[in-house]
Amino acid sequence: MLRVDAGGAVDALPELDAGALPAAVAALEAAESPHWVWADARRWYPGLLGAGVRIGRAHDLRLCAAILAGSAAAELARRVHPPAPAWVSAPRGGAERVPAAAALFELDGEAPAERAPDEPATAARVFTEFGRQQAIVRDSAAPGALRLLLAAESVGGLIGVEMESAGLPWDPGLHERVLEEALGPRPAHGGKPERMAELAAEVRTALEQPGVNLDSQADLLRALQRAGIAVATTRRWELREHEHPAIEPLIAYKKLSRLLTANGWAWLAEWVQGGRFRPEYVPGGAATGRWATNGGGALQLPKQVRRALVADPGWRLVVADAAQLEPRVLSAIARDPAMAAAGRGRDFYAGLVDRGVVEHRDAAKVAILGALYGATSGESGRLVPRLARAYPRAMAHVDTAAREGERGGVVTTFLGRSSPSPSAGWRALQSAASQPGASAADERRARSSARDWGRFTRNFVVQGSAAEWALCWMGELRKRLMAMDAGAPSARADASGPAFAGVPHLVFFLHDEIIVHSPAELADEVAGHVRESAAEAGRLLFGDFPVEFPLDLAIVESYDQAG
DNA sequence: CGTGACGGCGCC
DNA sequence: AAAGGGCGCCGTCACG
Repeated sequence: MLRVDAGGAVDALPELDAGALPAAVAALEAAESPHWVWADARRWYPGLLGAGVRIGRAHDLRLCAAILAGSAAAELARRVHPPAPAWVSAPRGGAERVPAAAALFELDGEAPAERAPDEPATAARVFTEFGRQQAIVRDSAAPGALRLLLAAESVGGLIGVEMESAGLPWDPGLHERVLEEALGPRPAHGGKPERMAELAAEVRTALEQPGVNLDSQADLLRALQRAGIAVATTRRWELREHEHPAIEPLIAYKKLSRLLTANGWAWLAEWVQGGRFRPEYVPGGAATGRWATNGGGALQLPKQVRRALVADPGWRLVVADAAQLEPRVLSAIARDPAMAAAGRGRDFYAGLVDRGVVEHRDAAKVAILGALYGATSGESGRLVPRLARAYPRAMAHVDTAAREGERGGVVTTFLGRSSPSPSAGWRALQSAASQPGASAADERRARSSARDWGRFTRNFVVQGSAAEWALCWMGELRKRLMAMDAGAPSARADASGPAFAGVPHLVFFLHDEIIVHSPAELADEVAGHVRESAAEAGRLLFGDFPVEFPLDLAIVESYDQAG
């Protein structure tokens, strides 16, 4: 770990054994709130939190290297400031040389096997890489935006570790009640839950095929077709189109099967301990900058089981989501004042109806989603042209991104995260189709894959910029919540660990939604900070452009009471 | 036995 | 003619 003091001087924390580190960090944090620099929050921060030590700011070299390696705004600066050899993996099979962030961090104490004898020590290499990243930002085409992006990404790295450490308060008894109400009593080892077995029997009887295995897609599809149900897949939406006594119990069976396999008793046993659900968050895990998770399916918690997400006694959940975040972000990044005005002081979709762009709120939603995702058919495709007439700048913005993708180019978010280049296979398909004598089938395939990639880049600029807004929102909120720490009351939530006992803290983040676990008497104050942070994030990104980011916010004891 | 592709479906 | 973005995880199935 390095620390940067108020004057910008960088030095290394002396080598300390793991036991002495937290106290040393805590003392420096209290004395001077340094800007820490580390290779990877995941490597250092869990141990600090376990010892009750939180830090304010840390530059995360791993997350920032990934952004800078791809950002179009840093393309020239990257050539001027190439990675030090130790950051670059050996060429493999003629592949291009790529920054090997992971390799550096393995050297950070764990896997010295591949380290050359003359390589500098870890602290010096962290120092070198930090300097390189600063130089790239300074010499980039957008230093201000990139600086903000790297700061936001880094704070995301802190928050991800903090949320895993604190855990999401989860009541296993309530979860079991949900399971028993839906599935029946917990089956003995290996057995099917009662309700599922009953439904399966109904389906087999209705199909007159006693041997069919409903869990086998191939078997089930054949059985449906033999029974005269003309389906090409076993997807729910397609099944729903057909009239047959087997359909209703089959859909019910699939619903229960999903609950059992994804969030059933096995999930509970594996993921909930001591009243906390602790998934591993992966900030920046998606190409667009959205987060991912490893294990537990934390970003796909079905509404059905959200009853089990409950605050500790004496605590509350402050649940907030940004209403219609993506169209608002689009209006801002495209600087479309008319579109921004539709969302000011009101529900964005209602704004579209008021302005006569579409007739109903539902139509507004479908039209907007169509514009963001590149729909061209169906109701959505029919409505998009109306949107284009009302908000030409916004539509031009996403259309330009789509065209860039269709020709194999890269697009970039508001703060400077760039999309990946299409694969070699994609490019080969395009160039094959452009050769004289290419078959009609090749041309069709190439056009189709070009449009696929265009839809990706169209969505990328909006989804990625929205992810940046959300990071800024959370970062600002975290800062405010940490400042509340000083006056923390006596109410504790010890299951959250020593770093979070008694103080409000983030416990969940889902793209445009956050949950803060807070002592009940502080919940109103927390809610104020959540709202002010959203406004602050808007100003930080878009200055005085008149776009608003209203929240749906609720202070509840149980997640299912929100929204 | 493990691995990877696929269908399907949960969330935004 | 068809034309919806991003994920993770489950079970099944083919394969080595």
